[in-house]
Amino acid sequence: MMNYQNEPHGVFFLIDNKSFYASVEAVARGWNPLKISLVVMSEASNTNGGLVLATSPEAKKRYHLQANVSRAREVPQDPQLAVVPPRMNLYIKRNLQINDIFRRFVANEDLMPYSIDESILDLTHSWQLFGKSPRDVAVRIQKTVRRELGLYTTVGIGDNPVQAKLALDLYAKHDTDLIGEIHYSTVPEKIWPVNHLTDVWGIAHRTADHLNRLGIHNMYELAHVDPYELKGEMGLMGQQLYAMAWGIDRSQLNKRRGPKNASLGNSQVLPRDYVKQKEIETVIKEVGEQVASRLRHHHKQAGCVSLGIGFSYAASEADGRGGFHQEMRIAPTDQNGEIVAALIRLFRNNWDGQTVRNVAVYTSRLCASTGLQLNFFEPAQAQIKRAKTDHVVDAIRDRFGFTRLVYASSLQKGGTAIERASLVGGHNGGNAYE
DNA sequence: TCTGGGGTCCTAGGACCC
DNA sequence: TCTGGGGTCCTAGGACCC
Repeated sequence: MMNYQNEPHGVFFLIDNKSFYASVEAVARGWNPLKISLVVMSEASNTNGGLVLATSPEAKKRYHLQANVSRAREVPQDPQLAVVPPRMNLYIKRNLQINDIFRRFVANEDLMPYSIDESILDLTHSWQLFGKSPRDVAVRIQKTVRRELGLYTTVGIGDNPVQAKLALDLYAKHDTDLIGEIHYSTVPEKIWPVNHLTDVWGIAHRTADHLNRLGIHNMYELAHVDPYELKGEMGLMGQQLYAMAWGIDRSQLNKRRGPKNASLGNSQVLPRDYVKQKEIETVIKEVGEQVASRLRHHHKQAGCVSLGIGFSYAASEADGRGGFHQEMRIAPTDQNGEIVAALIRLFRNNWDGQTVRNVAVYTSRLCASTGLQLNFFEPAQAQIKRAKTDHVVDAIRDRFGFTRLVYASSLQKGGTAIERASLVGGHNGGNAYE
């Protein structure tokens, strides 16, 4: 038996929103998010007829639409099924409101937004203020969000973050109260019976295959391998997987601030195959300029630029690879010209005439640029306040990648910027103020 | 799954330095 | 110039998440 005595014991919640985009759209129309059949479908020109971004629980049940990301062609034509366009800006606004509610229950430093619809709350020091048990507090948070925003939230509770995450994914989503709990004392009954390794956070197809090859097919078997052998076979990943099978998580959330290697970039699937060098370079330039302007907006400079080029299917087959991805160190900069020059160099050094369908530009090794520049024409307080507000939105958008703040424009043939200017994360931004 | 988009983290080999 | 060893930096590539 594992001795958990020296493991960190706390009260952690992982809270997410049930079918977030679909629920926000349902509420905006005055419908109950759990009862209405609704899908949110992006119809950006490169989605090949439409991409389903979110499906309400009822629609999943009635039309057997399981995967969240599916294609328009899989969506039945039925007047009972509402099909609505996305409004990314509205979802960002709701996310901020939900986190504001969470801050009534935890100090700011004990709240960690994890994605557009998930947050981690460390209630170790505050839960007793709000209920007789952590579960009580979870119910109270759920009721508050439901009452004020109309949205249903799902809560995973654990003694540490990974237990909370597994409780959310494995149990809360299927529980009538939308609450799941895992504790050190319940690891054998809650984690080990998991038979599909890919149900577990952090294990996808490749890792599951790898584990299968080692004779590990479920969480019980993972928990009972020799951890040293697993480490030898899979390195750090093996250690982490073994720890997870025992519900162990030594990450100190409040002690780590920000990611180790921040990066920022944009990518897009082109609406058609691009053949001409000039046209491809026009897109690279546009995307590069978007990324550069985002850097400036965030007061960051990049010390590394990377270019990813995906070939068309035909070109991939002929070439034997799907494309290429190259990066390059540069002197830290946020200037269009320097970033685009590096990208074009990467492109010309690696491109050999292949037809292109996908362009990705990323920057990394980000470092702080200048501080806030105050102008002379406005009261300083107002400027600082605005900068702070921007910063909050930035932090959210940065973290979740829903930024498309500066709208490059181009009349060059092949350009996609104009068409994409109003998109957020490649999808319709809509209006935040419904 | 004939192309969504934005991220983070880990590994491994080569170059280079002392 | 037929195996030194330890360390850092750089880049490519893989894997996974929401």
